[in-house]
Amino acid sequence: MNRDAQSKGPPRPATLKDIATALNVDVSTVSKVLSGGGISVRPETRQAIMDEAQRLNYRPHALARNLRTRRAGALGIMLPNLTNPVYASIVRGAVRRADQIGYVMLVADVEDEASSTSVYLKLVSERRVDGMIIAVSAQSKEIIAAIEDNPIPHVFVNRRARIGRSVTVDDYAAAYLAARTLIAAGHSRLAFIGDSDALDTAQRRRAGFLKGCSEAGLLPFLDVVGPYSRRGGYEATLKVLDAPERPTAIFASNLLVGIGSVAAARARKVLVPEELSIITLDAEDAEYTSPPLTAIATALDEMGARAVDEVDAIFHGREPKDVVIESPPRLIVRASVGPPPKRG
Amino acid sequence: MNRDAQSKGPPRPATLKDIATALNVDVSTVSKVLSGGGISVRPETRQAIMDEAQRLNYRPHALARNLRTRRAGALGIMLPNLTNPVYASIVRGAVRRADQIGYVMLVADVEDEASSTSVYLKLVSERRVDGMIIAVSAQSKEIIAAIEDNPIPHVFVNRRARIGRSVTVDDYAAAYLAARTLIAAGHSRLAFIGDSDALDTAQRRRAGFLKGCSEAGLLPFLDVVGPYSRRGGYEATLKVLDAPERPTAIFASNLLVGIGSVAAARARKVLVPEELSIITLDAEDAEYTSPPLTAIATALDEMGARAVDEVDAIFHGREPKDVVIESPPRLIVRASVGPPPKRG
DNA sequence: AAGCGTCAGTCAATCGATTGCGCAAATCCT
DNA sequence: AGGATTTGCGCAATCGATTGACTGACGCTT
Repeated sequence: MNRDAQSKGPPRPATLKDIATALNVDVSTVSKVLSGGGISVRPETRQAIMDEAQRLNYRPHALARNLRTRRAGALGIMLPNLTNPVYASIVRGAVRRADQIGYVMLVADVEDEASSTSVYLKLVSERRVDGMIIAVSAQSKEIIAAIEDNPIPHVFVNRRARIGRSVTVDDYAAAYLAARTLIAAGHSRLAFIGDSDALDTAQRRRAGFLKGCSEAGLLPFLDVVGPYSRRGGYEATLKVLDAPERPTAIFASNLLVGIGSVAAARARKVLVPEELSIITLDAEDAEYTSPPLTAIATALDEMGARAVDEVDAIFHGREPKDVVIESPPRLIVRASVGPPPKRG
Repeated sequence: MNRDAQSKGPPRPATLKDIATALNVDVSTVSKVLSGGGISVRPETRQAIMDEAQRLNYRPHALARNLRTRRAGALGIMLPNLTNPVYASIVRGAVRRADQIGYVMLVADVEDEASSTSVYLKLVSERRVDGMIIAVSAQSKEIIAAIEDNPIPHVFVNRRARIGRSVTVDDYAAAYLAARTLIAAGHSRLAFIGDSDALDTAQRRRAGFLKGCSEAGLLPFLDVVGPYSRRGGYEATLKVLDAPERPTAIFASNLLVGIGSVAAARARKVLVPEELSIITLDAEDAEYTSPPLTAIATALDEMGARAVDEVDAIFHGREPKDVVIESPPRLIVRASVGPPPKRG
């Protein structure tokens, strides 16, 4: 329908030149008209160009344009595991915002730190992207060196790093709210399930929770480290349940940990919330656990979206800054928090 | 460290020309040496070029190369929702395989059919990708037209479509196995929770389950349609529980549905598996429900990976074909299936 | 010594667009 | 009317690489 009738070969996509020769004008004229660049042309020439472009179904060749303009029109995002719902949400937010503001998004799910480095180099030093969003930890010397050697607009998301800026949610406030919620329900023997302090999110959550506790004069509590995974939460919860003076409430400081936590309670036939209250972070998945988890929701998708905005801003020369997502953590009351059991 | 000492400007990435002028050879020579192309050069010239490339930390500019070679070195994948673990697994498999065989992956999470079309057009007609993996349904005339108008190597994944080839797992066999499992446990009043027949996966699962039932002479059973979501599974399960002659076992023909299903049973205080058995599809998440779900695992990540292989094969001129992942569905026994309750 | 083949590279076109500069014709100003 | 300015558009370089055709020097053959 939109092909030249005479062309025999496979329908080659139209180029500026096709339009130009068809109309006996210069390709530069066509280019200037089509990309809205400041040029004065007679209305009829302009119209003819627009019409022909339409007729040939012209689309600019992104690579050619990008080569010339030194703008890839693409961003990259690196993360450790797409099947982790936390990352899935972040990526989703990022991908959608990228689309909205005219970028395409290159996603790399990287196994380990070594492949992080090679992926970073591949995307950046081959100049496929205008900026990077990094959701893997930047601990290794290698990756830091790679970033410093190949500078490009970049932010860390859900992580703070010694190098470069970051976009995070207010983990401290979220954890603080979790503590307040448990305390308000009457609990005083609390357990915190976190991750290693190598994860800065874990640090901030721990600090926020501690703050909430200490404000209520509840300094001593159980602090268990299970990695942020379902299994980690499961096993950490077993430890909590086996503790002398068993805590009556748990803050599972990550969604997966929360899911592991309920599973462990159930496996031990500990009733939630009758015998044990559990509060966790994040949401959606948490609505369909048994029982549904009371949680502190943070705006993960917004975090992804803001990361894109920040990288774009840096690309356009604005000063990099650390951003903490404004929308405050909010409590979503479901069924996993109740008053502590009578005797203790 | 790897920069020219004399250059004052910002460290501009090295180009072929930099190497060529430094060594007083032609850029074409450098290109041929570096990309291994057939050319004869003296060993010392070759070595000098390699050394200089190393010293300047030369990396080919992907866009320039791609422009010339008419190969984008990128694939695209379109899907409806990254936070759905089924898609997350598929995408993860695809992204990793793409990386292995030298592509980068452009991910688009598309809200609706209209944006599917625009995303497809953006990626394909601007020639950013060599091939597309499509995990959204191709029902709408619009998207079909877009695909036919802008042909490019593509496969549908986890979906069959009237247009183009597909990569799927053996949903029929998986569902059949689910039926056999429930029947082997002693159940005879079975419920199937599926989705609309507009989803071809739902069709095949329904057919496979039916086959398993009818082989055991169990024709009549309950067939409920909840969309493939946690909520869909939850509500469909409530309907099943309210049915006269309540079924003793449910096949939740999608992971999210399974998760919704256990949640609904718990909400109604129906014990799983004592009063109701549940079997579902897919895995990982299912391990930490309460109780853990017995499931039929299908190789979602492998499906994503194979989709990449297929697109790559088509791109290299091999004949497109439909592929069904070979690794057979396997039963993962956990805790949600038991014998039917005594009276009924 | 003329002819031929090989070696080691070079030349130049090309991929598809963008963009600063230049220039003839048209229009404006006084 | 004649110079100044504006209008409308073309020229050519450029982004960074790839690739087929070509060439000058050298060695070998007969």
